[in-house]
Amino acid sequence: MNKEIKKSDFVQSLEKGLNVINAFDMDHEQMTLSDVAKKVDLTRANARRILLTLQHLGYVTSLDGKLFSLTPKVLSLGYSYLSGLPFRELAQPYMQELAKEINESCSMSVLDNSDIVYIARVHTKRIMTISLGVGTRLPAHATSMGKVLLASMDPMEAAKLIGQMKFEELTPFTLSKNAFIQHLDVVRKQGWAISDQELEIGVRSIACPIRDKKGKVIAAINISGHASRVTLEDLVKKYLSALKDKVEKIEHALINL
Amino acid sequence: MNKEIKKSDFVQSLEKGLNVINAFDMDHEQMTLSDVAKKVDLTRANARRILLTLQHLGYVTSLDGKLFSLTPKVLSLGYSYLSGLPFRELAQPYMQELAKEINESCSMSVLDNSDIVYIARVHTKRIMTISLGVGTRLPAHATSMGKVLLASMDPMEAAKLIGQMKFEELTPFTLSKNAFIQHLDVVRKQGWAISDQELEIGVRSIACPIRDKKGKVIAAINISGHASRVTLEDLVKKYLSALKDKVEKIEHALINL
DNA sequence: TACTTTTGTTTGATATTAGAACATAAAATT
DNA sequence: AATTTTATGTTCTAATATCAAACAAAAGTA
Repeated sequence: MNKEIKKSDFVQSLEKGLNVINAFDMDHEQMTLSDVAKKVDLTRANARRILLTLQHLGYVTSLDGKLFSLTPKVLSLGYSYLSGLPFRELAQPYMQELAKEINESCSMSVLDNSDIVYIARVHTKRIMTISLGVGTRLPAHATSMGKVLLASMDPMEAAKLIGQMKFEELTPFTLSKNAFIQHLDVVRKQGWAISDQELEIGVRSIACPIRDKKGKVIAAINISGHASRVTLEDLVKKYLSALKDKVEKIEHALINL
Repeated sequence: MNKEIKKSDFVQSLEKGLNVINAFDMDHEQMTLSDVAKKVDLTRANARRILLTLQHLGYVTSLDGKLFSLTPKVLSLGYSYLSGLPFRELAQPYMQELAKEINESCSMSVLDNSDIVYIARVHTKRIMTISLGVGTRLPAHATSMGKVLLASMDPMEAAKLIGQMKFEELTPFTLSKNAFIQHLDVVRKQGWAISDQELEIGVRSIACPIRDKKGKVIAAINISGHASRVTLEDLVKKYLSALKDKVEKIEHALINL
């Protein structure tokens, strides 16, 4: 099914370079040339040339010539994309209000193949172990936002995408592919979706789509909280109306844009 | 002054590919192959190969095969960097409190050469002058955060960096290089800095550094507002203490990390 | 210290990629 | 509809990039 690409139309050095950038993460903030070579599966010679190139371009820095790390300049890459989403900035204040009112986290995401990708996030809790920040990817099939985003797609396209998805069973509550497909009809009708510990035990969330002035769904927004504080009933009886209210305000603000 | 790099240690296809990603921005959300070639100064053949490569890797998409645009996957690149800054997520709730309390914007940034780069931002106003989002770069010499960040550097290194900087006169209030250098001593002593319409007429801000447990400055945080609402006196008499209070809390939270 | 292992650098043969020129297709203009 | 203009796709040789392997330099270890 994957579109074939002619070998001569593929720039492998670019792929390798991007892989090197992605190789840096929380647990690999600093790496030597050899670390990178191992992690990205390159020869050391190749890893070296790529790192020197990235360093020369200012995406990577090295204090001592041994340990390399990314510079803030890599943000310019990711944020080339975000700057194309003006509604994101616009929605942020409303998301803050919402998070504050209900004292739970509020997030916005878009779909990228079988994952949702966070494009904005507001959390109120200080405890917050580690970061589901902007750019984080989660499997669409187990999240409330994934459900509303898939439900809003052209049914044919959605079916195709779902066909390729893996439906990993992340918790005992994660839906099977068949259950998911059936459930999607409900989501389409009601206009919102819930994930009840389908992604992770202890996490519940409810999501709505956000539409542009033409009615096209451009993102999803959700409220999520810990099951110990948030019952299923809370989600539907208390949070849904708050969420809908903010969505309405965001969509209204979107008209004058 | 620029470090020389041997030609054989530079991967030009990687540079070109990164330039292509950066070519997409708010005013160029969608581009044809030829648009890209023109903007990045590539041959069409080359632009084509790079776009097909990026598409194959999922960083770029094209609905019709003509117009290309970035996908959320490019966020993974920037996210590689942000995930290496755990203090960022940790500080966000405090920044939200601060922005809420004083009803003005609050931002966090780090230095990248002669620019500051936003790594977190909270704004309360809905009116939105539009997006100084994460990843935005501003010239360090005209910003309060740039001042505290430069003031916290090793003086030799700072001097070297300042020597290379251009000190563009963005408003009549922008400091000259000499005035800036002198002013930096004051900033070093007092531990905070102001920018009074030095970046843009009508914008005032005050900034403090944030230090890790070893006392090393890892970022700057500021409050900024419009001159019509925020006087210079407000900044020092009202906002400085609020800012310091949050910085203290953030630094305290940083200890248990 | 000397020995071993790991890491970084260089080199020359092979494979990939770029650019120029040309071919085709689509859009715009008449 | 025909013509012109512009954009896109293809091909082929020159220029680049890769690999493997040898070499050099550090960093560990005994």
